[in-house]
Amino acid sequence: MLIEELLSQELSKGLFALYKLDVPPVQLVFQKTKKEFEGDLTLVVFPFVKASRKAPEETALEIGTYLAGHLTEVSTFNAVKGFLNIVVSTDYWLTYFKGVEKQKDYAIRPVNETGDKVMVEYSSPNTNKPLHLGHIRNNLLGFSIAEILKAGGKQVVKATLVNDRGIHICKSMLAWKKWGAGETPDNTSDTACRKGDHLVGKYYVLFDKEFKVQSSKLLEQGMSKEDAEKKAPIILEVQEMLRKWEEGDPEVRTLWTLMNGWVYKGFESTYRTLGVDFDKTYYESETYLLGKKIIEQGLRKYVFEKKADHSVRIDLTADGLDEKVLLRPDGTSVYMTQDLGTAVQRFSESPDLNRLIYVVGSEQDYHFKVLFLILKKLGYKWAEDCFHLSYGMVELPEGRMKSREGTVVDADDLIKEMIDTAREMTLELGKTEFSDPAEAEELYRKIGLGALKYFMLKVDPKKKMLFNPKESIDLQGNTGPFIQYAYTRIRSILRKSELADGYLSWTADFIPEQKEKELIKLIYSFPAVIQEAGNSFNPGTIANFVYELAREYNHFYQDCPILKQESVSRRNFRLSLSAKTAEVISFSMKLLGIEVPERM
RNA sequence: GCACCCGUAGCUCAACUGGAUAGAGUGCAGGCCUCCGAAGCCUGAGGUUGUGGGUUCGACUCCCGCCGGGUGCACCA
Repeated sequence: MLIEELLSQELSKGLFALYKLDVPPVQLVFQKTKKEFEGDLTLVVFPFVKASRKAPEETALEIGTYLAGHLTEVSTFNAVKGFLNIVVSTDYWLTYFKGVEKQKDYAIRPVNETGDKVMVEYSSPNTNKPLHLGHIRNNLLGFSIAEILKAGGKQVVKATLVNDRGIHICKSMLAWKKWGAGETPDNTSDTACRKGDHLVGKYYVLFDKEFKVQSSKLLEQGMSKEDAEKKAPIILEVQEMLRKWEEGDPEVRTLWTLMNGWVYKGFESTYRTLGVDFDKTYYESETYLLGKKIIEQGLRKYVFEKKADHSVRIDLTADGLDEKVLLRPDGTSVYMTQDLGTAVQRFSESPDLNRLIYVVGSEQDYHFKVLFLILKKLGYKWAEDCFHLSYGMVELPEGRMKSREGTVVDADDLIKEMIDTAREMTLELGKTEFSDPAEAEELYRKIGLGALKYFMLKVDPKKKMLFNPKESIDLQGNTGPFIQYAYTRIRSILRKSELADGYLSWTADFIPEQKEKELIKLIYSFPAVIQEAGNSFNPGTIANFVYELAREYNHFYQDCPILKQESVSRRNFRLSLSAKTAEVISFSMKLLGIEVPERM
């Protein structure tokens, strides 16, 4: 049994015995003892001093005495002010370690086929331009959260909703039709455009340029800015194209299929290097009409209102929000309509779904607030199972990325730069022992991506983060490569030992040192860390944990001889502890989507 | 203007959800490779947690007011 549970139960009894206090064990929490005090777990006794009618320190001692008297797992304790520091017996830690050392998946909960099922929607790209830095954060977050939830025992469906239609998609199509001259990813002389998403992105930019030329010309002719932007010939043309698309015009549809195909191929390649994947891909072209039926139902229930201009709206002012349009006067649907539709679709498709997580930037906080509220008003009881995992923007030192100013950090470029940096760093450090160039490249990829992913995931998703392209991402200190390095050092030791061949036996004929105990405690806490990361939808929790583990191992490595340890039992214990640490590092990193190399 | 979010070492981030003397990394100053891998380890300086109040045994954390920054306020997605 977990030591916290043992303590809580006994404490619950103790509080009653001592002070006639009736507190259920779940309400009694112990926290980790701060480094500067002696002890493993700490109880804050302030809440009990009213009942004990004694000074905090005295109360702490009294409780400590009770716990030590009733639990052999408590070896000693001390009280500082209102804090009761409990020292857990080394026997408990060693027994725990013995119990899990050979159990590879000790930290995960097996997925229960009838248990919680959660869908994580992430990535959801537009098919008119390549992925950038912001998408990278989204992708890494979505993937990692999904993996963490899986490890926490949930059934997980990774989903993405591709924004494959609409006026913005038509823009690049029209530009290509006008000026493309048959350029394709295969025949292009522009090397960057061999990747289809970049090719399509180029035409999206061309459209925008022409649009600006035309609208400023109209502006000079004395037209208002608003009108100029509405009347530019190219805008009228693209609107016509969208109309044709919706009618199913074969020529437009063919072009659409062709160009989207290029984009998908490009995305696939980026996804592959990023290591993210999806169980289910939805296309907006197939879902954009969903939702109208729901609007009708809502009208019948008087949740929505049909206005004089024939638009359908919902008044949310009573909830502190605004009036929201759900159907235009001409009966066409809007973004919200569609999102209502897809949500309903997903829950009816899989009735066992009990969580739907949208990984979407914080710019859309309001949208999701409204969406969830409408679903609730429509009477869907699963509305409260919807969750917007809102993450902060990735900012540059100058502020937000702006395509107009050309400050958008392209995903593919960034990945390439990170791999280049890893290569340079490796060569600079003189780590050139890799004869096989393919193996070396594989290593640079692992390091470069490891640095990038760790950098983006260690930050709390809710917070915006800063990325400085000029100072490339660090490879030292609190970074991915730091953790990868700790891992490779362990692997190196294990290769030199006999552990690779199997289990080495040890008996606890020694008293573990503090550094050994710290490692066991971290290994012990890992399952709880996974749960917490899942509950708070925060991969940063895993990142912080694995960093601490690597750091703690480095301390241990620094002053505890392992292979040179003369006592065989202790040597084997240290090897086993090292092996377990490596395993936990590797698994933690996997939850972050980061690979660990065998050597670096 | 209204709504929401955010201000923590020079810089980038933590702080177990209200607990002890607010921790790491980086940068800076110094030290450690004849010893399991120095992408590592150790020491030092660096803070009135934007600011003023309030709540209480206790506040980076909760409440109110200011100051500064961001995002949203489409019949776009």
